[in-house]
Amino acid sequence: MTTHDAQTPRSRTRSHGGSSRPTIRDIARAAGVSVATVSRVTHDDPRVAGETKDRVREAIDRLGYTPSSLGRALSYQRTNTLGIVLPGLGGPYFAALIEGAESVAVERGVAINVLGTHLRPDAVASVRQLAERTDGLIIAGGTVPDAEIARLAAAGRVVVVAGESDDAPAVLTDGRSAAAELTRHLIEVHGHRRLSFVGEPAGSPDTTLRYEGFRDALREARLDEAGEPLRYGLDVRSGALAARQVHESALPDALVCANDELAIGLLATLPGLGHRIPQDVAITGFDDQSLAEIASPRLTTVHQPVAELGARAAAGALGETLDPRTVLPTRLVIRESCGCAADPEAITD
Amino acid sequence: MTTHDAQTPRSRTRSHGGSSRPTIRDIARAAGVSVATVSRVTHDDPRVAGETKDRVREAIDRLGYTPSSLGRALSYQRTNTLGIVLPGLGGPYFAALIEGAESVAVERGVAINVLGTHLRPDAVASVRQLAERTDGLIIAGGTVPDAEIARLAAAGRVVVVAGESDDAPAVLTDGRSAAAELTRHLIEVHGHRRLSFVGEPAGSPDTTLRYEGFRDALREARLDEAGEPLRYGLDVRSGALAARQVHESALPDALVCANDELAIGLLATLPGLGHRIPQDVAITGFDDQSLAEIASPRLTTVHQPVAELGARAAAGALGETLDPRTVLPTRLVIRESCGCAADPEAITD
DNA sequence: CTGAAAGCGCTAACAG
DNA sequence: CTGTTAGCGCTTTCAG
Repeated sequence: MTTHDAQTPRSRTRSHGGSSRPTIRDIARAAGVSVATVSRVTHDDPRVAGETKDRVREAIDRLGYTPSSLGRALSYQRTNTLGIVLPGLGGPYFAALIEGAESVAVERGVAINVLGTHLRPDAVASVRQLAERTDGLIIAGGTVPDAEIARLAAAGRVVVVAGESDDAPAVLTDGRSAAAELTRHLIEVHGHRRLSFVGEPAGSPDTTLRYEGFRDALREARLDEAGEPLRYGLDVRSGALAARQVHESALPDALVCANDELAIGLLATLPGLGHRIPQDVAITGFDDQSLAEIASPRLTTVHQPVAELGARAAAGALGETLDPRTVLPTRLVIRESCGCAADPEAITD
Repeated sequence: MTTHDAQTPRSRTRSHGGSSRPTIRDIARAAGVSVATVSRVTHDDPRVAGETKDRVREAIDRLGYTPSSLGRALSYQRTNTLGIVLPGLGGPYFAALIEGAESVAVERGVAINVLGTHLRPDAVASVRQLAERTDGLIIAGGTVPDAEIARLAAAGRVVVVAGESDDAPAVLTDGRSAAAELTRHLIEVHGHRRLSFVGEPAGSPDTTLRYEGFRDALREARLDEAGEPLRYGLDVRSGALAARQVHESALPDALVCANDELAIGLLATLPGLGHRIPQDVAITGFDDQSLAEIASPRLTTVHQPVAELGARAAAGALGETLDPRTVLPTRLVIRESCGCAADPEAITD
């Protein structure tokens, strides 16, 4: 009954009655203590006495109070939240990345906040917003202009994942070497000579690297690309589209796809168009998602530790010091879509 | 120069020097105006004069100031953020749901905040946290206990998507009828008698409904289920597992799968085990993701307006009034995995 | 062991 | 047209 009816300049009707959540002040009043005491109780501060503590606890339970994380954030200058910026949420790749980050976030008690830019032009604004609401930021390569990354990195903790940056530590894989190794397999083991790349390098650093690796291998073997890359998106549907294009022009010996989903699209569509895989054309993927193993023929691809990428990045974004460039190992996974014989152990019949 | 050096009780070293972001006060000082004026400028308040405005603008640009959304949120009592609670982020279904919600969020200028509960036991705490940081909440059916939904709904705007609730408006499809219709097709058109359901009803309201619809149709036709449901998860990999189980026991006439991914897993694995689809066994999916059309044979399934579900839910969570129960229409999509002949128009050769 | 009060960044009513 | 100031919900120093 200290501060009561005498309406204050901007008397906010709310102190009593609204269905709004109770504040620390409501609890203090109900328990007959000061807000400081309530705050202490919510923090298990040992300095608050048994009887008082019980009274406060009771009031908290009765009114259903939970401290506002907004208020806390403002006071702490820390939000206990990790932000992740991705091009989109579709597909298993990003899901895995998020899960990796989540695993470390959970054990540190921080919430996660994902933003899909979808190549929207106003994405930068959203990213800035996100940056403010988080203690750290994971940014997927290609989603945010370099200048903006520099700006964000200057203001807070940011780490780039699956990409490079001069301004922030990056965690990535060596997609270029991996793609080269994969392509070499196609050339050296299977003797393919006419190879095409499927994927759109522009805008995706990952795809660019893979395309470069592909070309590295061709160059080593003194081979020419069988035409321009087939510029398609990274999803299954695009793969199906690519299949039609391939079908309508000359079929190369092998198609090196920018990721598994694209490869699956080809894999599923080409047979219906009369082309056998791998006899008529070999196909490879990249990432080693679960689809790769399910497909038939099973997909030869490159395994990437995607969840691990996410986890490392999260740790970094949350304060662990990171090398400017952490590169995680990939592994070539040979299955049958390249023309290799089925691993006898795979036929578990 | 009003409030100056006289160190305040708790002189926070920061006002000058830290690499921290500038605050509204820094701008005010730099431009020689009051914070109110700065605030007005950031709001394009017409009341601020040309010359002053320019000075403030200049300071803002020079120091790289952006208003803290945390501070704003606290003052506005509104965060301009929409929360979405899902079981997980994997799979095209949730990606589509999010995109639907995103589309309406974007046009209203609100940020989106996704939380994957992953069936974690402490998920409730995360959800509460999220609730505080958002103006509205979209909750996927089965992710949060009913009691908690009631609690959240009492405190703020929440809408349940792909599920039901007594305490919050729901937007959903009639999965039960759709599943029944699909199953009837299998029975009446193809004459199948021994049908099994693939999916785990427990924990997923969606799956439960589909299973019930499946049984409704069997009952109408006076048929018995060909054994218990095959309890598997909703992803492709689980489908592959289910395929082995089916293979090792007796093959039914048809397998009605809880979603497309599961069906694709079966579809891709069964042929390798020596079973032709649809000759030896018919398979159907649910959702009509892009994979359904790519698969071979193409998947007979039920189309759901997933993005639309997300969009409606978002509108509701953002303040639009919603019926207690909005049910969106589904559509049976007949392709070849059920045994129907290929639509001639599909062979675009 | 507890309370008063300043301050986190911002907005808006009110006064000038 | 501009400044002062209380207040949003919370934490924490400093007194008592």
